[in-house]
Amino acid sequence: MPELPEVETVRRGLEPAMVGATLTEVEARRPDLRFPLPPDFAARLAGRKVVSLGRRAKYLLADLSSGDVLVMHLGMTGRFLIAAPDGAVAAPGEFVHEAGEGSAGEGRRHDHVVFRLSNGFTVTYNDARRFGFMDLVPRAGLAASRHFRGMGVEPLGNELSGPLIESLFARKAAPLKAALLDQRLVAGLGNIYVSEALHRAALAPERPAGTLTPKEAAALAGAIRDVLAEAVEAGGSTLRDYRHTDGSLGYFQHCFRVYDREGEPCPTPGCGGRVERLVQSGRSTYWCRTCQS
DNA sequence: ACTGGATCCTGCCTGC
DNA sequence: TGCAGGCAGGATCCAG
Repeated sequence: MPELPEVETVRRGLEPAMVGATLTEVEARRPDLRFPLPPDFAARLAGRKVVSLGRRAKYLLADLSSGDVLVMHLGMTGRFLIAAPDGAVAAPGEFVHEAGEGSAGEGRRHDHVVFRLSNGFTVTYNDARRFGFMDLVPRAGLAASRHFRGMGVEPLGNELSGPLIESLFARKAAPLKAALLDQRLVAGLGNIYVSEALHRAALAPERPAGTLTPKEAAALAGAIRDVLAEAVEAGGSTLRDYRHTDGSLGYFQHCFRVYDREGEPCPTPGCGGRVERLVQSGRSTYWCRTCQS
């Protein structure tokens, strides 16, 4: 599942193929993603240059020469496949075997949007569950747009701190798990990294968010920052040249300490507990009751 | 105002 | 072997 680190890895992977290039042709094969593509989507993109490729929380932002920003969200299963001018294919941040699947842009199952670029690259958006979406927003209106209005703090930015967590969570009865998933407070964490951050901070997922002490809030801010930064680094280390498409690591699962590890020993040195699974708001949380409180 | 639950979608896994 | 059913999850909408 693409959360912030995965999106950042995808951004870095797409950068060399897209930034500075002009979109010569855009094909919207399925306009019915999570939200319908805007009218004239392809026409508003064609002929435009990609000036830069940024990220906010789990959103990718392609700044275009037209003044529009192409806003992209990967949802659950969204991924990009890059076909280099020489025909090699790769997915940034997630390496998949392409044998028998055809090359990018030639009608693979669930290929929904195809970008052809002036540098010879083809970038294809593929999304089995269609939870992802794309939108076009004038740059001047980006912050006020429906995607970003009310969005919380960027967890890898400088603002995230113990005192900020304290004030955001003050008087909240909701469990920490729910508060951390709320994109209006901190934007970019998903189900996986919430479990990971709470474990690192030694905080129980059911603790009411408003009960954090200053020390605990500082530990949580540090844990969030650390777990995301480490995952971004792990993702970066998996980015390779487009010609190398073997290796199927998936999304850095090797670095999860508790997520999807029910029944395994708690990885905290000297703890001796076991990882348990708990369902909160219909979502799995993984934690250790021995060292998290 | 806040909170939790249902919803969208499809692939994968489990159990009969 | 095949099929039904459950599960996964981000954002949004809805109900209590």
